[in-house]
Amino acid sequence: MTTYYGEYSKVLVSVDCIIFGFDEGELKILIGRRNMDPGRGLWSLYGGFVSGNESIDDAANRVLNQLTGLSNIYMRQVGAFGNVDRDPGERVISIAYYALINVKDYDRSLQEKHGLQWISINDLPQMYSDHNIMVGKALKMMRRKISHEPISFNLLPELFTLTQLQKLYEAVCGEKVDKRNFRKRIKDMDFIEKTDQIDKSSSRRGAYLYKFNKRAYDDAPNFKL
Amino acid sequence: MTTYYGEYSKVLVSVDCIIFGFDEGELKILIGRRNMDPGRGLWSLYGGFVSGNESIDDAANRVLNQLTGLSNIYMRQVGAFGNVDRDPGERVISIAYYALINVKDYDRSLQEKHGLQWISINDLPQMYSDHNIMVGKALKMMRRKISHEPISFNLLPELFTLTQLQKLYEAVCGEKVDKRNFRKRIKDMDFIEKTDQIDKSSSRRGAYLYKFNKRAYDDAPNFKL
DNA sequence: TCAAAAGTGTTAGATTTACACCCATGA
DNA sequence: TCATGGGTGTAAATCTAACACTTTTGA
Repeated sequence: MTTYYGEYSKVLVSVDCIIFGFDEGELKILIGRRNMDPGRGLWSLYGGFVSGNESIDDAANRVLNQLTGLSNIYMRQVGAFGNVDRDPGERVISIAYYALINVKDYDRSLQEKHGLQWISINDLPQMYSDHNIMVGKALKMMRRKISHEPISFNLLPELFTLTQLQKLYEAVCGEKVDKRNFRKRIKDMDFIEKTDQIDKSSSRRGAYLYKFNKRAYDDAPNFKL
Repeated sequence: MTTYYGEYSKVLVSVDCIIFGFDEGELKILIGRRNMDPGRGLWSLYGGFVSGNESIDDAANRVLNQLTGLSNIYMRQVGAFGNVDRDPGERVISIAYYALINVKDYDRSLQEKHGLQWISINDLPQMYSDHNIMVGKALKMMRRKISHEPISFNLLPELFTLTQLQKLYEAVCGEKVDKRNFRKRIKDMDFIEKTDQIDKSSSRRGAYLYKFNKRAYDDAPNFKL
């Protein structure tokens, strides 16, 4: 192999995943206890090293798939974290990604296998290395994005009630929303379609189920919640 | 040295800088012809490799300093670019940064030394590798940020007229702004202070010069342009 | 005296917010 | 029959957008 760039130093590159889920009215992330040295036993994001023949996005997808069994997970890059001493073991530059999954789709056996837990973002422990900073940045980016792009649907089942959707926004943004105003805005979004199905699981009366119509969104892709 | 992480593959990591400047009423970036193989002679961002004992932010600062002679340049990370074949020479993961500088502060001799040119963002050539994508993302991020945070001042001299500031916003966001509405909004921002100095260089009548008061901003750090 | 940029307020329309009651149902 | 969550409209306040003329001064 021709080396064009002489002897510049090479470093380990990893990806770390902030996996968001919406459960019990709270926004949570999936974290576990680190099972290698250094830092064994500390709370940590789940991650993995980028191998020589995969892109960083591929690496993130691979890690997410290992962890959840799911493919085509909605995922966005948070950024690169590269302080020299960020990892006490060895120099590692890490690229953080956040992902949104529907908790109900998530395979419980994999959760146990990896020893992971859903922890509310309001109740996060101190984590390994700079992982708290990664989560902070991911959350900030996701909050901004969820108000302008239809990504909330990745956190919900395919069919959802307006109350569920509202609770989700409240959990993500950390503030209550007026029910009537919220529904008014949803009505203006033609890409959130009312179905004729009714969910009776959370009230006696039952609530209409809605779904996201991607095609309709692509035609008129603008909103502000 | 203890190796904790076994034999995962290591890769070259570089930083690439998108240096924005405001000149002749246009938003421009500083690019040059690549002076190494592969891709010699192609238009390219200026970059450099991250060395073993510096953080990625330090690397970006070093590269920016080499290029401009300036320190403490306003700079933000755009993100990591890590397709396997993004660099035809060898696997390189690159972290893009954008920076804002005042063109007038910029040392012309360094510009010539590095063979760089200011090119309007409306008139960008095809560039090496994924550099056009980096610029696109940087621009998008910077546009969003400039409407909510006082970063425009990094592109202007310490003292500036409201017309200059307005032209800057127009150049960055790519759309005209109503002069009276613009000035009304500026008046509401207590951290943009009118001085008693007058600039006569661009009109017979002269225009008041303003300056950014960081301290006042930190007290009341909110606006939306 | 005139060209060229600086500076200045008002009003209509649109958007946002606050707010309270009836409905349907199963237990 | 009642407790629970589902569903609905209006009015005041705020914000946004459109718009045109006077001022100053050097050439």
